[in-house]
Amino acid sequence: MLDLKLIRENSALVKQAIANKNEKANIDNILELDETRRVAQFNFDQMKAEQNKVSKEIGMRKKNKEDASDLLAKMPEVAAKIKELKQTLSEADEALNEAILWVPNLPHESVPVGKSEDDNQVIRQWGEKPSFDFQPQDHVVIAEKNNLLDLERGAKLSGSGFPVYTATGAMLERALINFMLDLHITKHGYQEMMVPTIVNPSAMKGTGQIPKLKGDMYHIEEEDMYLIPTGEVPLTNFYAGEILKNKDLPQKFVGFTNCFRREAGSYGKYTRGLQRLHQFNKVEMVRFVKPQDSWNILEEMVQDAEDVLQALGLHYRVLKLCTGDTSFASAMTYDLEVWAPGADKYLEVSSVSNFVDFQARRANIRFRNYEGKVEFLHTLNGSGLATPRTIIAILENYQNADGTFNIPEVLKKYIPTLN
RNA sequence: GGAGAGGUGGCCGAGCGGCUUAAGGCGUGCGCCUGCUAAGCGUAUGUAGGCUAAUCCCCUACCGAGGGUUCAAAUCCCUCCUUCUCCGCCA
Repeated sequence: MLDLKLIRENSALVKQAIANKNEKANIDNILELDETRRVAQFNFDQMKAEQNKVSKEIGMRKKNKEDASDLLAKMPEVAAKIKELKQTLSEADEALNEAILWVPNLPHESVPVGKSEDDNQVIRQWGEKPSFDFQPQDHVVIAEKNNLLDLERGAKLSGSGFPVYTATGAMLERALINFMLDLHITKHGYQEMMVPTIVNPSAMKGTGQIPKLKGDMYHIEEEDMYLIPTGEVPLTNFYAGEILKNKDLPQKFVGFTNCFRREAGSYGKYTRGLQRLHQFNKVEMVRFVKPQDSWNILEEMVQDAEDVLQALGLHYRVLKLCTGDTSFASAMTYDLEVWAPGADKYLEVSSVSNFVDFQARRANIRFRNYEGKVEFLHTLNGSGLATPRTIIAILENYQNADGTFNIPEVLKKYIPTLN
């Protein structure tokens, strides 16, 4: 969330930023709620100070065996008044806290203003589109010919969007996950984490999925818990509510998790094969850094994700998202899009974001700086990578005329039947 | 799921209705002293909100979370979360 002081003192700027992000948070309402809350706080503090003073006096008199009945007589009224003020205060608090959760992060000033994905900027490309002397097939066809997927039986078990990876398909998926984890651990220095896939509402609030994206997630009613839409949630909330030591920063986590998304309302979008799933696998990178470092780290993380695609030999491009396409909690986001010759388009396989102190404020993650003062830290995350579309790209880029495909060199040692 | 014992400041740990503005210790910062080091002495040392020129003072909240009793709650009562031990169930 945003600093209330910032909203108070720069409301025009905040309003403009919200408009640029295609969001609709009501800043005037928040300013009113803030004012109401501060008045309530003031009234409560005053009355409470009075009560503390008199209560102390009563204690003194009783200790000295003096009569305190005159004070005692008027105190129930004060206590009742305090109860009332406390109620008013907590209502004001609640209203403000609820409202501010709907305010998105401010986009960084360098983020291009734009309405939709059409306004995103291509920053750079790597490699080039492969050429084929035959008509390249789409990944579903290749998967079928090589017994890699069983989408129908997945649908039988769960529904559409829940693929079964079969035989070499399963091994390829596992190989890819292990390869990516190993790369980030050994080459980029991340610490591996294995985290829960089901989290509580407070974690979801911490990273910004709640309240805005509540409907996009699977909810377990019995326990009031959520299936994570991304490893970002448990990894970032790992330090929720804590004050880290200066020497504990920076920290870099990488973790493999299943991800679950309801994808409600995405009917009509391109969903063939592995393109858009309810359950998929992802290796996620999360960083906790000092505020002054986060913009450099963002660039570094994009490179970490790019390394995966480069090692796999897949042509891709890097996009800087415009304000309208930058997610609720992010200040700046780069997307990596890999080329899929069968589908004849670029597919998003990674999203790398700097949240600055937005998530840290929500999740209350702070650190003691070198002066010993407590400060919110900055969080970043990036996919490194999501597997389904990476698999699509591998199959389609490495396909042969006879319908078979080659395994990228770096994955071979992870496939048991090849060793 | 059942029974019992806990959850206090950076850490250990006392307190179990008002003398706690949370004892004491450890750690840490600063100062003094000591011709090094160690020890010693003094002093400071939480987070958040308000007030303010101010990281001074002052006021308020916070002793796992939320309610309640009381003039007054770390302390009493209730609910929940969580840790440990034992039992049950179980991959």
